[in-house]
Amino acid sequence: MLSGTNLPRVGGYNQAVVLDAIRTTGQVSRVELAALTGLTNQTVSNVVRKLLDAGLVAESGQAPSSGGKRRTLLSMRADGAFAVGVHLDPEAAVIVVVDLAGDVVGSRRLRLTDPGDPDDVVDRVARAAGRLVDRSGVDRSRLLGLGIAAPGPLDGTSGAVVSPPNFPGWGRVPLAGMFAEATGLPVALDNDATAAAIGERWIGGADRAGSFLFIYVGTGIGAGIVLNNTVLHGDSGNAGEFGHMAVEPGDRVCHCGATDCLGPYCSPPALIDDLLRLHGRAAADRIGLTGAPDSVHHDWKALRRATRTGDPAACDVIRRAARRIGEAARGAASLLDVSRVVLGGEALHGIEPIMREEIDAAVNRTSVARTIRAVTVEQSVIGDTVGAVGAASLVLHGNYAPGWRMLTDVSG
Amino acid sequence: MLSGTNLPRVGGYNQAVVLDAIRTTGQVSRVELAALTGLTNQTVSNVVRKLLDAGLVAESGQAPSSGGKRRTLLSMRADGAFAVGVHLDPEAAVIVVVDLAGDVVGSRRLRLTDPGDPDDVVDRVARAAGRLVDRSGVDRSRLLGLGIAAPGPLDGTSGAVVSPPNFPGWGRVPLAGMFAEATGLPVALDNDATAAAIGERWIGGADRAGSFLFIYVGTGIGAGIVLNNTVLHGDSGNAGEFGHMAVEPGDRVCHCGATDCLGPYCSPPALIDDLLRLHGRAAADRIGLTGAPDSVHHDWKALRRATRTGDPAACDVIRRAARRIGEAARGAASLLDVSRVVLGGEALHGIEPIMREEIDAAVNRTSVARTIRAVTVEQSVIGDTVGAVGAASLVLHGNYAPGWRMLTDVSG
DNA sequence: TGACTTCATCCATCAATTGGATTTAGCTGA
DNA sequence: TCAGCTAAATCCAATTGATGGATGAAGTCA
Repeated sequence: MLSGTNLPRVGGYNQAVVLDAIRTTGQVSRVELAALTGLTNQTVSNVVRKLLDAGLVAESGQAPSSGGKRRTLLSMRADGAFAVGVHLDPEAAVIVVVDLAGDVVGSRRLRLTDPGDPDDVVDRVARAAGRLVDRSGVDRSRLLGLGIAAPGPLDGTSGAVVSPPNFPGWGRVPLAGMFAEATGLPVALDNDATAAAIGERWIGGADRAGSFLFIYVGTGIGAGIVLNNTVLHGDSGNAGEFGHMAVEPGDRVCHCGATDCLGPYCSPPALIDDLLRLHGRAAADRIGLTGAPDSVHHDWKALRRATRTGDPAACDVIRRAARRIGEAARGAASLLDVSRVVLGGEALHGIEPIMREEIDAAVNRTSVARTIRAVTVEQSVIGDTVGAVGAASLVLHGNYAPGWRMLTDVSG
Repeated sequence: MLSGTNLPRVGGYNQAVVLDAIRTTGQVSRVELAALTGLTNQTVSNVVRKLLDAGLVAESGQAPSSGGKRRTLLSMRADGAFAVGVHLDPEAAVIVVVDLAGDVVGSRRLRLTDPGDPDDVVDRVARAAGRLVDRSGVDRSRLLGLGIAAPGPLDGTSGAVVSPPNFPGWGRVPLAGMFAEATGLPVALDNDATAAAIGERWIGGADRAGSFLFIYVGTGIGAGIVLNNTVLHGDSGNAGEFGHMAVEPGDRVCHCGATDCLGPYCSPPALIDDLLRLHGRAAADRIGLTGAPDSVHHDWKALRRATRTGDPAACDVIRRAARRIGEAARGAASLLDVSRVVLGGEALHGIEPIMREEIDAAVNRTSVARTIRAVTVEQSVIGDTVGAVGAASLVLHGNYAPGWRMLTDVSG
């Protein structure tokens, strides 16, 4: 059931609205804020004073006069708040410290030699995060919390991941609680694609306002959905699962038994296998693939490198996968009616042009796209660390993003 | 940019929250409302008084005492407000008058002998709607407006439909404005599937609270998306387009050039054609299909009737289509992470069991569905007139549904 | 009949926005 | 150079809406 609201929440909401407007525009005056938010000048003045007192924004200059008193420009104070972000991946954990402006003020990569034991992983990551915070010299009282981006399904209600792919031996692991205990910080948990989408929304300014579909290419493929500046979590916290979108069936079988799920056709092992089957050993040798089961990570990198340099066999394999992703993206974009698709993830390296081309062609084919509004396909404004930065943004977003949530449920 | 809010809107919002709670529960006391909405008893008391004064709710009995004073039960006053709903279809327009409780207090069906001229259609429908309102004896001062459910793409910003399918000669028709002028009422316009979903949300009570995906089977196939009690409109007002979801490709070509769009594989003409191709003339004769291009409506009815009586050829054709719809639904449900799928639309008659079976199997196959939460597949609680009732609900929803919209943008 | 419960409301208070008046600061032209 | 103008930002009183505690209303139970 929907909750009612009260005045303190309204105040918090309007503060968040103003903060959001300052963030997305970069620099604005109070009058402009009033126009943007629909609030009166007086209210904006009050709200801004609170934000100044809280150290979240600063007066950062003056605009040239337009006939009267010059406007004093306001901008985000980068050191107003910080958050730690952790992107957990089977191969390594990427840890970042991000300031309110979205800039990374500290980062490190922690190789997970033995990812089989959740307790050990949490312990090591938590300690590394603590050291990173110290080293970055951030004011601990301004550290809002820690965000985690984890692959695969999670149980949103309890803050647990459930059998994440490529984490052998991990069953149901209450990651959020474990990190909260290990660090003493408030913790937010989301899947990597959703976290990346929030990061994009948080950092991307006006270019990422409104609604978009984020397609995340990492260990697997996933999507993050932002609608009307609000992220979609879904009933169980698993919104954006992209791997079960239907595509042209082939001979790859999903865990779920279907032969038409997107996931199995664009996983790294599948693409390496494709290359061997379609283009033979010679092409694989030329590219530098071993084809051994334990060198998937290496081979996947080599395949992408070869794609970047234009190797025809590599490009062919990537393009086949990109086409299937395009089919899925077409369905998703037309279902959600978004006019923007954003691509990101660390595994996008080398394959962006082909991905972008195929997805662009697919999503712009529908009648709505052609007659009512086109769909733009862009790359992440954050880049490689979008997972970790997104994880940190979970915390910032949770604290300062205006939304429904602020009005109805403070706990969320 | 997001708008701020102010106190009157907060008041309206809390009123809507309380009204929504009364509506979804059917009958509740003030204390229960306080618990449900998180508001204080005092506030609920105040809000309820306003709703009583406005004639939107009524005291409708008393609950047995639980040790103290008996609670006075509140329920929606059905005659508190009314809305007209029009479902525009190439074959006929269905017009209904709906009260605040969602009951149909008047309805009629208007055959569109010559749907080629938008002006004529609007004129005839508007006059018929006026007569229906008079005949239903509703207090005109309590008539909130007129909702239109139209097929196909629309331009949400201007309230126009754009080349709706099967309306020959209709280009870009500003339906909303035309109906507003013809009736003098506030007008809401949405596509049929979205309208049906809102109707379901409005009328379905607790069973349709939260989030769900509505699959609408009418002239074409479409979806309506309700997330956190709020309908998704999308950037251009076309959210829920289901016809371009990717499915197993065959030899049917979509307008967009693809052979893997769902739409062409489950349109009535395609299914009739399927039956002829796969099961031959004999089966068609048995079922009563003519196969002539101008008797699609008749043939489609016959095919569904035959399916209901268990004709194997008919069932086979329907099942093939249902499987493809299931593929698309699986992707949509896992992308949105909804735990409920609702089926409706006037063309569902006769084919519900097969549709439900196939869709249920498909959406419950994914890992999230199996390990975290199952997906229930249900039929519309409204039934055949879900399009028209949904159209009327657009108006009721727009006036009384609590949401984001009430807090940020009064115009929307 | 009296003690206890629960429902519902009254009253003073608090928090937040609003509208109008006022102050601050810069521009412009005689 | 100074008065007149314009625009930005703030001050102040009023209004609206939720809150917490106290009070009244209606029933139950021993």
